[in-house]
Amino acid sequence: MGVSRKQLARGGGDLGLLGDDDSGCVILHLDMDAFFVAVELLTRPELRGRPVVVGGRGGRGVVVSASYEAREYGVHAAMPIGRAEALCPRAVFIPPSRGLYSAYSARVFDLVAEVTEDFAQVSVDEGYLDVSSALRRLGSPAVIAAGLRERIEAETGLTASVGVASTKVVAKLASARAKPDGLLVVPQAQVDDFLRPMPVEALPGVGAATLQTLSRYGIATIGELADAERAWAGRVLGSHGLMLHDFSHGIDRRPLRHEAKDHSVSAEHTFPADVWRIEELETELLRLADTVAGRLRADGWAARGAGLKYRLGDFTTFSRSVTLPVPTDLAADLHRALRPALRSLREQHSSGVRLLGLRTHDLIPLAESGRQGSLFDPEAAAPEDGGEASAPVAGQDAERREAQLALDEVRRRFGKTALTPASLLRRSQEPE
DNA sequence: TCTGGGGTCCTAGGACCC
DNA sequence: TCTGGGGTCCTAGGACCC
Repeated sequence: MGVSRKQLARGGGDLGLLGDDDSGCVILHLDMDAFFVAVELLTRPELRGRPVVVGGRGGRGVVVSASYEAREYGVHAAMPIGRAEALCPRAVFIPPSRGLYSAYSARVFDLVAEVTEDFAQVSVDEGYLDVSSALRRLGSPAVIAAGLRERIEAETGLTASVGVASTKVVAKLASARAKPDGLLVVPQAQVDDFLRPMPVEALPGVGAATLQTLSRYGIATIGELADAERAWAGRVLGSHGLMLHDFSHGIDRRPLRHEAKDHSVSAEHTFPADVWRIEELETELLRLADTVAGRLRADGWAARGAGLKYRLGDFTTFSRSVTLPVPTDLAADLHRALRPALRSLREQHSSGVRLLGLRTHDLIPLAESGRQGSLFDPEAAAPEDGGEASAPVAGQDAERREAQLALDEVRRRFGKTALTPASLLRRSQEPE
C-alpha cells in the first residue's frame, strides 16, 4: 500500500507543519467526518453536495450532525432544528438511525484494531491510537495514519481525519484542523506555534462557563492561557484549570485509555409539550424504568443506586437520587424507588415539566452463572452488623420473577409497541 | 432560535463513625 | 461538657463531551 506524498500533505500543507519529523508523535486521533450525515449519504448519494442535516423529532429536536454544505450556512451540532431550518431552509433533514451508525462505527474500529490493539474509542466516531508498538511493522506514524485513512475509505466509503502528535490533546486539535478528509502531523518542535493562536475554547474542557471565566481575565487565546501562571489557573478554575494550563502547553497527562469510575445507565425523554399531569409523568417514569432495566439486564448489571432528573419548562433542572434497598435490574424496583421523589418534586414545583430522566449508578456485575437470583449478593443485601437482613434473598427472588413475568405477559398480550404503561403502572403499584 | 440523549467527572455539604 | 479531626457514604448540582 503506497502512501503518496500528496495524501500526506492534505490538510496540513499550508501550515508547513507536516512532514518528515513525526518522531515521537505516536498518538493518533481519528475523527470521522460529519459521521452521521456521511453514513446517510451512502444510501442516498443523490444528496451529495447538498446541505444535509441529521437530527429531528420535530418541534424540540436539535441538530446531531450537519454536512459541510449545511455548515456554510452556520448550521452546527446541538443547534435547535428550528434555527437550522431558518438558516438553511433548503437543507434536507433526516431523522437519526442510531443502529446504522453503530454498525459502521464497528467496521471502522475493526480496521483500527488491525493497526494496533492499543486504542481507545471515545465515541461512535472518534478514538485515539498509540502506534508505538506498530512502528516496526507498519512504518512511521504519518505513514500509519495515511494508510488507516485509505483503508477506512476503501472499506466503508467514509472519510476520516487524523491528527498525529505526541499527546492526545494536540492530536485532537490537529485532527480538527485537518478536517474534512485530512491528515495533520504536529511535530513536537512546533506544538507551541500550532497551539498559541487558537481561541481558548478550542481546548477540550473549555465550555461556556470556563470560557466566560477566562474572558473575564482577558484570556482569549491558548497562548494567553499558556503565559498565565499555572498556580493562578488552579486558583481560578480548580484542578480543571491546572489541566487546561497543561493543555495550553501541549502537555496531557491523561492515559490513552482510562477506566471509567462511575459507570451508569440512563434514559431520558423530552416531552413534545410540557406535561402537567402527575399520571402522565408516572407513566413516563415507568417507560424510562423499563428501558433502563432492559439495558441493565442486557449488559449484566444490577444497580445499587437510582436517580431522577426533572426539568421544568424554563430549563431549571432538579435531581433526586436514592440508594436502593437491594441491587436491582427490574423496572418495577426502579419505578417504586423513584416514584416518591417524582411526587414530591411535582408538589414543590407547580409548573409544566419539559423532561424526565432516570439514571442508575453504582452498578455491580451480575454473577455469570445461570443461577436464578444470583443478582442478590447476600453480602450486599445483609446489614453489616449481622442483624436481620432487611430483604431476605428468597423473597427478592420471588419478587424478581414475578415482576419479570408481569412485564413479559403484558408484552405478550399487547406487543412491544403497545407497552401499555397504564397496565404496567397498575402492577407496579400493587406491592405497596 | 429556544435549547436531544447518553454519558463522565468534580465539588460541596451533611450524616455518621471512630 | 465541650471540642477535635479524619474517613466514608450519601445527595444535589454543575460543567463538559460527542
